[in-house]
Amino acid sequence: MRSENEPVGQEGRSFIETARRAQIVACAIEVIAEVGYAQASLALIAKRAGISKGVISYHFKGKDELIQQVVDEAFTLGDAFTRPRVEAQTTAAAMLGAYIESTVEFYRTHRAHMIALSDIWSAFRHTDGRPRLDMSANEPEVSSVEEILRFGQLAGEFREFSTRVMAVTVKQAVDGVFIQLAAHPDLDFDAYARELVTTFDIATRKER
Amino acid sequence: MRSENEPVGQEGRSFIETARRAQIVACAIEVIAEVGYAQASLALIAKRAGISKGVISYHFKGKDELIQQVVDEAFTLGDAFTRPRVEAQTTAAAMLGAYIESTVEFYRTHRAHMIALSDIWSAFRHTDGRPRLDMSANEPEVSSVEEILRFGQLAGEFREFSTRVMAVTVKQAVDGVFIQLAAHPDLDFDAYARELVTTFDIATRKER
DNA sequence: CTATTTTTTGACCATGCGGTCAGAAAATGA
DNA sequence: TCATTTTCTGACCGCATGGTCAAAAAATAG
Repeated sequence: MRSENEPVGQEGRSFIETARRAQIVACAIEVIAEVGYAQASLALIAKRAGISKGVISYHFKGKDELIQQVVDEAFTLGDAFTRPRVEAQTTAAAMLGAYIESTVEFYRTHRAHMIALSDIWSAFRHTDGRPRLDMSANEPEVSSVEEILRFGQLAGEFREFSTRVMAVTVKQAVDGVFIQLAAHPDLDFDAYARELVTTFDIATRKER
Repeated sequence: MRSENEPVGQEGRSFIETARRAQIVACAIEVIAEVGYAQASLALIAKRAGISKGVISYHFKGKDELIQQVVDEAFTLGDAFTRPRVEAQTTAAAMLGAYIESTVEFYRTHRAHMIALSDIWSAFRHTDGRPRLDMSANEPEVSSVEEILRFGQLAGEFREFSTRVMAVTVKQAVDGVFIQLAAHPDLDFDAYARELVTTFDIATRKER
């Protein structure tokens, strides 16, 4: 039996183990996105994968580890997508714009991941009821936005404002795409992103 | 047995029934806010109220009706608080500011309600897994913001932008208070609200 | 081919859930 | 006071869940 988070000892994971874990995580994302975390039982995920329920327990310590993998994958993919696009910019305004546009773009191309993530966010709890994912899980992303904002103020590009409040607001604005997405599946992501970029450009810049 | 949503026939609800329903709803809000919707069993809610579990089934058709009552109360209270404050304003800018400030103020004074509501929002599902509260439940509030924005554009106060995107962004910005709230329980709501008011004033106004 | 290890199966378990119900207790009314 | 209705209790039910396990099957190695 494997099922450790880190492959122990010399050997890594077997080929089968790696493939199964990836398959199970992928199926978990699909199922959670479709029926919600609360309804996404191990039995249902196993059925989707065409395997027996016990296989999940064999490859993962428990449901918790599986869900954590789903979360990790979403964050890792998202960061890998947006970070280089932001870092390619030179001005703070361009960085902020790139952050907004690339994040929205990521949401568009990874709907299932993000729907699953947002559902897990509020439903994934410790046994005593405390949330497993709270504000601190969001912190890195908010902080990276805040960094851009501070840089902009220092460089004289941006006016004075609370970088904290503005960072949270930007993050929330980008997340707001979902609200529209649920109601209008054919939402024009590009147009939406452009509106946001313009709005926050105006809201942050110094010029009068 | 009562347990209809509307009191049927001539008679309304008895004194006891009214009091019990209110008590149970209040306890449900507390428990959900503390341990989350998923952990908030009827048994736990009953225990909090100091009554037997069967009493809840006696006064409510089922858990669904109870949760719906919680949701209704939160919306009703919120609307009753913000609406008059917005309608007291004359300019669109003032209305938008009043909306932001009064909503944040409501959140501050009704933390348990709002925490419970946001948790229910994502966990409250039909038996087949479809969300019971989707974007459409938020629509009235977003629409009322959109109305303010359209009025501002018509009156020449506001620049051109998608009223839809801006309305959703404002709503999300206000909701963002929670993210801070979880990490900083001693958050300065007033300062936060003032930052938002300034930001969206700049983001929407026409003057150059 | 045979022996050993890895992987999978499907039945099984304990737990906690929402909901039900017969009967006790309390309130009400004549 | 006594009869009737309302309200409440606590045991109980069926069900779905996450998790376990002995044994079968498949892969791997000698």
